[in-house]
Amino acid sequence: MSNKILADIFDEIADLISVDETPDSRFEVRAYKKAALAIGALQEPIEQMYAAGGHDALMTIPGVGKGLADKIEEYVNTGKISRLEKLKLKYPIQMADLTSVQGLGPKTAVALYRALGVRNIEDLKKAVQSHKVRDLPGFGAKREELLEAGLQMRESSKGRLLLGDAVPEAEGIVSALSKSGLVDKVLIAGSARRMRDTVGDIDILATSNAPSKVMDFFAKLPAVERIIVSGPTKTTVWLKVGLSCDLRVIEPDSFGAALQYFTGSKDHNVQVRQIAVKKGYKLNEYGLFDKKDKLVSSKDEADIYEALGMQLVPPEMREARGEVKLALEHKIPTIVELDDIFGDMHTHTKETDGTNTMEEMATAAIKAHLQYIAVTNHTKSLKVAHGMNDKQFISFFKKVDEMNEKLDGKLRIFKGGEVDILKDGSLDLQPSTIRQMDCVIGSVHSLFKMPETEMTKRITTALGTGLVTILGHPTGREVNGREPYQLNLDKVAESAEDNGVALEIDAFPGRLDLNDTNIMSASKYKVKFSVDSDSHSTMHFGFLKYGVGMARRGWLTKDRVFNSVDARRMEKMLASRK
DNA sequence: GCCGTTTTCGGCCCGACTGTTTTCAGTCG
Repeated sequence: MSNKILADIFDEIADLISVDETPDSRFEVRAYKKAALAIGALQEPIEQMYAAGGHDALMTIPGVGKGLADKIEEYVNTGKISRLEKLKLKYPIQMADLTSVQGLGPKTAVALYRALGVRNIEDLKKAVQSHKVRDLPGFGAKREELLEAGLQMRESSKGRLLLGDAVPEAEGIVSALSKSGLVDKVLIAGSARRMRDTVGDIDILATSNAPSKVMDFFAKLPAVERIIVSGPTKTTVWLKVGLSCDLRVIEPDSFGAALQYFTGSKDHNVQVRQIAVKKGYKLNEYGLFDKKDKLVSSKDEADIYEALGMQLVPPEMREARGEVKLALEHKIPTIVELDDIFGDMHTHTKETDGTNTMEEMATAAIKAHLQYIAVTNHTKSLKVAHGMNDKQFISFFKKVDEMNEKLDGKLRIFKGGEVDILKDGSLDLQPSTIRQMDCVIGSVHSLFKMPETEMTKRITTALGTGLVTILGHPTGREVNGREPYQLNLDKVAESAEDNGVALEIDAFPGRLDLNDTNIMSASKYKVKFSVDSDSHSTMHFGFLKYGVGMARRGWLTKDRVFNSVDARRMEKMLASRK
C-alpha cells in the first residue's frame, strides 16, 4: 500500500530533521508527522488522488500545504524525495527500524551511529550484547539494559492486536483490579474504548486511595511480562500477549477529565482543546480550568463537554471526522447500541465449518438475549468449509422447521445460507433452493484478485438477481491480513439500494467488514446494514459488540440497522422480500 | 511546514517518567 510507504517516508524525514533540532525546525518536524498521520489514514491511494486532482487535490489533505504537496508530487513521479536522500547521506541509518525499539528515539539513534556506527537493528543488537553502549557519554548500564529489553519486546511484539483479542485481555485486567479491592472505579480507555479495529496498546484508568498498592498489584499480574515504567500515577507494563498496557491512577475528582483525555483520539482531543482555548478555558487530564486556573469541571465526561457548549460525544465517534462540529451544534445522532440488536443473521453450524450443532447454537443465542438467528451455512463451491449442495440444504431446512417447533417461540431460527457469489456473479445454488431460504447472505470467497471493474460487476450482478438479502463481508478484507478486494464500494452500495439488499457489518474480529470508513461512505445510499457475528461456535455471539462498535464508529443510527427489529418484524420483512 | 469567523505572520499541547544528569534532555502518549 503506497500510502503507508509515503507516510513512513514522512515519518522518517521528521525523525531525521529532529536530530538537528532548532527552535524553528521543531514545528517542521511536527508538520511532517502530522501529514504522515493524515496520509496513513487516507482511504484513497495517493497516486489515484494525484492522477485525478493533481497538486490541488493533495493540498486538500489536512496538514498538507504547498511544500508537502510538492514532496508528494515528487514521490509519485520519481519514487523518491530528494530531501530524504540528502538527509540519508548525512545519517545513513535505518531510522524507522531503530526507533521502533521502545525507549529509542531519533537522537539516541544518531548518537549510537556517531559513536559506534550503529546503522540498523543488527548493529544495535551487537553493540548492546558486547556492552559497548554503557560506556558512552550520556549512556550507562541502565540505558543499555533498557535497550536490550526494548529489543526483546520488539521481537515479541504482535504489533496492533485485533480488537477482539485486546478487549478480553483488557477486561481481564480490569476484572482483576476490581476484585483486588484496591480500586474504586476502573475503566478501559484508549482505542479499545473507541472500538478501533486494532489496538496498539491498552489504557486503563482507575481511582484509588492507595495508588502505590494498585501499581504494585498491577505490575505483578500474571498477564504481565515486565515493567517498562512505574511511577506514582502511571505504570506501563509489557504484557505476555505482546503489547504494552498503561495503568493510570487518578484522583476521583478528575476521573472524567482523565477519561476524556485518555480515550482520545489524539486528533479529537486537539479539536476539543482548541474549543476550550477559544472559550478562555484550558483542558487537560486534570480538568477544565478557567483563566484564573479555577476548576470548572472534571468529574465526568458529559460535564466537560457541556461546559464547552458541546454534546457528549460517544467514544466511538471521537476520531475528528466532523463530530466536534456536530457536538457544538447539538446534532450528534443517537447511534445504535448493542441492546438494539435483536437477532443475528449470519451463523454457521457443524453441517459445514461451524463447531456446534444447531441446537447448541440456539441455546447460546437465547443466552445472548437474541430473539432470532439465521443459520447460514456455506454452499458447495466452498470446499474447505464443506459447503452443502442443494439437496443437503433442502433436507437441512426440514431440521430447521423441527428445531423451531422444539424451541416453541423461545428463539426463531430462519432458514438461510451463505451462498457463494461465483466468478460471473451467479449464485452457487439453484434459484429454487435459494427461494426456500428466509435469509440469503451472498458472499465472495474466491478469486480475490479480480480487477476492480470485474469484481464490482460480479457483485452487482449477484445483487441484481433479487435473491440476495445481505451482502456478506462486502470488501473481503482481513484485519492485519488480507487487503480488501478491488471494488467500487459506491457502485456496490448503489446496487444494494436498488435491489433492497443490506450490507453486512461482519463482527468477526478478524474481519470487521464493512469497517467504519466503509460504513460512513456507504451510508450515503439508502441501504441498511446488518450487524452479524458470523458465528462458527457458541462462543462467537459475543462478537456482536465489536460489530456494533464498528456501526457506532460509522455513525449509524438504529433505524439504519437491518437487525434492529424484533423477531416478528424481521419475519415480516423477510417474508415480504420473497 | 501548516494554518486562519479575532491572524497571510506568528503561533503551533504538554505532562509523566527515566537516566544520567548537578538542572535536564529524550521518549512517549
